[in-house]
Amino acid sequence: MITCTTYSCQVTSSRRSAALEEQAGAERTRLTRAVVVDRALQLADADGLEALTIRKLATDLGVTPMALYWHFRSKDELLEGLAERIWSEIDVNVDSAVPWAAQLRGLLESLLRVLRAHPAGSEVLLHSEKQGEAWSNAAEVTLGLLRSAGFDPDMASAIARSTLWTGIMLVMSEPGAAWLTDDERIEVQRKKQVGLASLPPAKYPRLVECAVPMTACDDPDQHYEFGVRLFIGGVEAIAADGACDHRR
Amino acid sequence: MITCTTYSCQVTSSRRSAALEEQAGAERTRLTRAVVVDRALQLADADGLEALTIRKLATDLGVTPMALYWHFRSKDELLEGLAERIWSEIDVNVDSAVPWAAQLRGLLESLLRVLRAHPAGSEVLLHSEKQGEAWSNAAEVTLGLLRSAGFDPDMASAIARSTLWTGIMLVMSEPGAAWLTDDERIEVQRKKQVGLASLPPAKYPRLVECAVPMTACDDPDQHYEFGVRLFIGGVEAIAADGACDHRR
DNA sequence: GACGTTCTTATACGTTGTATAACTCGTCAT
DNA sequence: ATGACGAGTTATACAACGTATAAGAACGTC
Repeated sequence: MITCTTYSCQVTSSRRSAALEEQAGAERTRLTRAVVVDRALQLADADGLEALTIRKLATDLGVTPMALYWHFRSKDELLEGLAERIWSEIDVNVDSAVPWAAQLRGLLESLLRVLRAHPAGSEVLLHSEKQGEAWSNAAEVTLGLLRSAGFDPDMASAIARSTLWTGIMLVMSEPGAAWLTDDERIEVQRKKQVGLASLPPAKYPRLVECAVPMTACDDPDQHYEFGVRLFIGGVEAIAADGACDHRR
Repeated sequence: MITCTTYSCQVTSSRRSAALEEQAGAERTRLTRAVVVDRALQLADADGLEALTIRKLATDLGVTPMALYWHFRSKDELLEGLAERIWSEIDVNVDSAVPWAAQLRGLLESLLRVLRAHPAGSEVLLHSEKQGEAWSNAAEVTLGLLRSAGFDPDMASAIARSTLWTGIMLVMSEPGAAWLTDDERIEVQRKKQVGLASLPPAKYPRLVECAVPMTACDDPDQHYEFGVRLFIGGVEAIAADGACDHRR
C-alpha cells in the first residue's frame, strides 16, 4: 500500500526504499527529542520563530505532523525543549580568579554569543518557563559568583535575573529587522531612515539629526559593547552605592 | 429581514431597535479606528495579547469580523494602532531644570507607569515598528535631553534606544506570570519555588538558597526601583567613563 | 509466530487571519 | 423623488494552524 499525502510520499507496508530516503536529503533515522529539537532550532533560526510550525517541521523531517506528538505533548513543550537546548549552549566556565564584575561580564558575553548565533534564540527564551537543567546550571554559576562577591540573596537574585534579561534585550534591540536577506534589511533600514530624516525639522530637530544612529548600526559589536558596559557599569554602581545591601 | 449569525442578531432592514442596542451593553456607535483600538487594548489587557483575536474583538464590538478590515488593512496594522495608542499615553513633560540624569529617570518612570497600567503593553511595543507620531514625540524629547547633556548623536541614540528597551524588559521580567488570577499566580510562583528549593543542594547550593528571591517578588516597586537604578547608574558610569564620547 | 511497547499515520475538528463579492445606507446632483 | 455613488458592513469561503482520537506498523522479548 502506498500512501501519498501532502506531507510526503512513502511506502509504508515495507521497508522504506533507499531512493525515497535520499529524496530531499531526508534523514530517515528514528525520531528523537534531540533530533526534533535540532531541526526545529534550525528552522526557527532560518525563517523566524513564527515560521516554525508543527506541520513544516514534520514535512522537514519527512514525517507526519502527529508523529511529533509522541515526543512532545504540545508545541509549547517543544519550545521548552528549544529553550533548554539554547541554555545548554552557553559556556558557564568562568575564571574565578578575575574580579567578580569581569566574571559577570564573561557570562553575559557568553549568553550574547549564543543568542547572536541563534536568531530565534531571544524570542524562545522570552517565552520559556526557565526551569530545566541547563538553565539551573547557568543560574547556579551566576548566583555563585554574585554571592561570593558579597551580594545578599535578594540582590544576587535581582542581578542574576537582570543579566538574563539584558542579554535577551540587547539581541532583540539590535537595529536591523530580523530574518530578512541582507539586501532587504538594508532596504528596510534605509526606508526608516528617510522616514525620520524627512520629519519636520522644526518639530523634531533631534530626531532628524539622529536619524541614522537611531535606525542603523554600522557595527553590531559596538551595540553589544555599549550594552554590556551599560549593564556592568550599573551593577558596579549599585554595588558601590548601597553598601548596606552588601552584607552577606 | 432579520439576519441572525453567531456574531450578533440585529435588524438590518430598518433602524436598529433601542432594545437590541442595549443588549450586552453593546455600543452601536459607528466604528472608528479609535473605538476599535480602545476596545482592543481593553481586551488585550484583560486576557493577554494572544487572546486578542479579530473575531473576539468583532463580537465584542457587536460587529462582523470583516467590518474591522475597513478601518485596518490587517491585524498587524491594528497592533500598530495599539502601539501608537500606548506611546501617546506616556508623559513626556520633563523638568528641564533638574540634572539630565533625573530627567532621563523621569522619562523611564513615565514609561514604566504606562506599561504597568497596560499588561499587554510591553508585548505590543516589543513587536511594533515604532514610527508613529506619539513615538516620535517621546523619542524627540529623550534625544533632546541627552544631546543637551552633551552626548553626541551616536551615544544619545544608543541611550535613548536603551531606555525604551529597559522599560519593556523591566515590565516583562517582573516575577509573576501574567494574566492569571492572583490566586493562580501565587500558586504558580509557589510551584516554581519548591521546584528550585527541592533541587539537590550539593549541586545547586546557591539556587536552593535563592529559591524565593529568584521566583517571587514581595514588592513589585522594589523590582522597578532596582531596575531604574541599575539603568541610570549605568548611563552615568558611561557618561563619566568615556569623556571622549562626550564632545558635542 | 504471538504479544506488548514504542513509534507513526490517517482523519477530523475547531480556531485563526483574511480574500472576495455582495449588500445597506446616507448624501447629493438631477 | 430618484438614481448614482461611495462609505461602511455582512456573508461566505479558504488555507493554515494546533491537536484529539483511533488505528496501524515496527520491533524487542518470549
